[in-house]
Amino acid sequence: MQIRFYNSLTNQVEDFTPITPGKVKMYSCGPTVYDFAHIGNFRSFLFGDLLRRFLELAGNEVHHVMNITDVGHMVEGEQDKMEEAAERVKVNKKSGRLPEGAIGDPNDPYQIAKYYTEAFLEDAKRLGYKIAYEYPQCVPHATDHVEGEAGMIGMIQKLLDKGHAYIAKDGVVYYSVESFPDYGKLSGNSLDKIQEGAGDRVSASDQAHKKHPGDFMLWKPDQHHIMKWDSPWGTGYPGWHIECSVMAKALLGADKIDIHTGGEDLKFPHHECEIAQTCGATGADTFANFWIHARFLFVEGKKMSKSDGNFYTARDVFSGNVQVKDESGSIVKLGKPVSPAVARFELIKSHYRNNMNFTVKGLRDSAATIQKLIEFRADLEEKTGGQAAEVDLSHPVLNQFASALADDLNISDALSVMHPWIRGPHPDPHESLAVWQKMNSVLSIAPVNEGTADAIQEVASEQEVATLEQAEGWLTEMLAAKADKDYAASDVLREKIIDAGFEVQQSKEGASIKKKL
RNA sequence: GGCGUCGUGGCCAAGUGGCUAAGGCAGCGGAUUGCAAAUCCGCCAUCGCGGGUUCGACUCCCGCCGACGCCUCCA
Repeated sequence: MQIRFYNSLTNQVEDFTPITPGKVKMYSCGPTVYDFAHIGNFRSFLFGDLLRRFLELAGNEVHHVMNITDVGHMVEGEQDKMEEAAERVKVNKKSGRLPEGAIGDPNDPYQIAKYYTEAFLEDAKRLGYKIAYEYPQCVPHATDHVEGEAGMIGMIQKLLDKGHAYIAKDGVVYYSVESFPDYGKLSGNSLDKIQEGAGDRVSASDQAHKKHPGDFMLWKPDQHHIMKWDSPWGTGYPGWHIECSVMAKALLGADKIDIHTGGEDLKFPHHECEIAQTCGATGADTFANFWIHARFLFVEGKKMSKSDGNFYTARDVFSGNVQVKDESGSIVKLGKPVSPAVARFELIKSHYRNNMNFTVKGLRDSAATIQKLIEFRADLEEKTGGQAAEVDLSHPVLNQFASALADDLNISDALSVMHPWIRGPHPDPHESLAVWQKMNSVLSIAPVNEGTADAIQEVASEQEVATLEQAEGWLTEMLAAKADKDYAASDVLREKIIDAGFEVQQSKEGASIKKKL
């Protein structure tokens, strides 16, 4: 099975072959931990997860690394992100939006970062993001990689030694883009085409001391910054791009890696700068062979933004705090909790190179699909006692499924193999269970995280258990009423069960209730 | 202005130079049901617009229209 991916470096679909056969080294740009991660972040992260899980299904050993950005890099207005976060945290604590005692001292950036890192990992685990289970060994913190020869300071020194960086009059260490002929190769922005300040985000004072407007900061001496480290260029903090170059090299143990992923917005400048830094420092001709970018997520057809009221964190979705305008234009809240499996499926079910549209309707569709899959799986489990046969990719259905994914991660095509197969027939449930487990090792939706050592269990709360018991009681009463042909009473009871969030399923084999997702 | 991605049924979304244009959701018809739900069976598109290449294009080329992203905080 030839694997092919769209490579942003060449803007075409190319055959993928790992540098070392059977072993894939991949790096994903991870979250900043000054706030809860939103579903757009997770769309990008879960794309990386899908990629990784597919490569594993295809027989590769995947070494996946993703960073946690916890350095409070500068933002406009001379305020750093940790300072900004500190103020937000204080407000949220006051208003009760953050749990009591969540962050003891909001003025301590390490406490803020720790809190949001834990929140991120928790969300990521619930969404079946495999790498979250590999914390901390594959999920490094930027703040742990500032110092030392193998750290950011070491790489900056190397760049200075090799003439790729210079110290400007204001003491800031800049990367000289003119020293790196390939700068612009990834984004297609050649130096003469980069319109200075076209994005309107560059302040004149920052530009004053650069040799070229495209030069970017590697180290900024600044005593006032909250997070600061001593360096040969003064106490201060590192530039944004350097952390990924350093951590990829340090944790993956190679100058050249197979795959680097991130959101499409990171292509320029972030990834362009990473390439310049890594290749400049190591002398290697490439950093990653494949650069793969996920497109943005939209919510109800629009770019997610706080002011449009369509900005959701993962936890907003889990709790059902998601709203939509109905036909008359009034706002309707979804209001009911969304299972992590449903959220995951919603976020992975469309191709990574398309803008995916996150909608309440989509969420409902996904819930129906997950419900079906859970029942399908439960049925196989029951028939087999959980004993799966041995299957590999030569199995025709699995082969089609994997081949679809091998074609630039064509998830839609893979799902179009899955759906009719689920519908049956399944003469050998042991074999079907095995096939499903393989499929689910990639999809990770029923259940979430099948195949990982410590798959997270969605534990039902006491209240949920109580509700279930009550509903089961109603079901018994309902069946009794039906037996007495008291249909009015039976219908009332059925309504009660449905209102409690269950589905009543009746067939020749009997009646049962299922929690409705 | 520069660099890219994209435009397929009510919605989501694959795909191919020519065989019946996947799959899912919704809808419709039927089976089942006390009535429903779930389930099962069946039905449901000529591919943004205009040219060109070709025996033949939705698929290749050109133009146009439209959507979206990036161009130094952003997944």
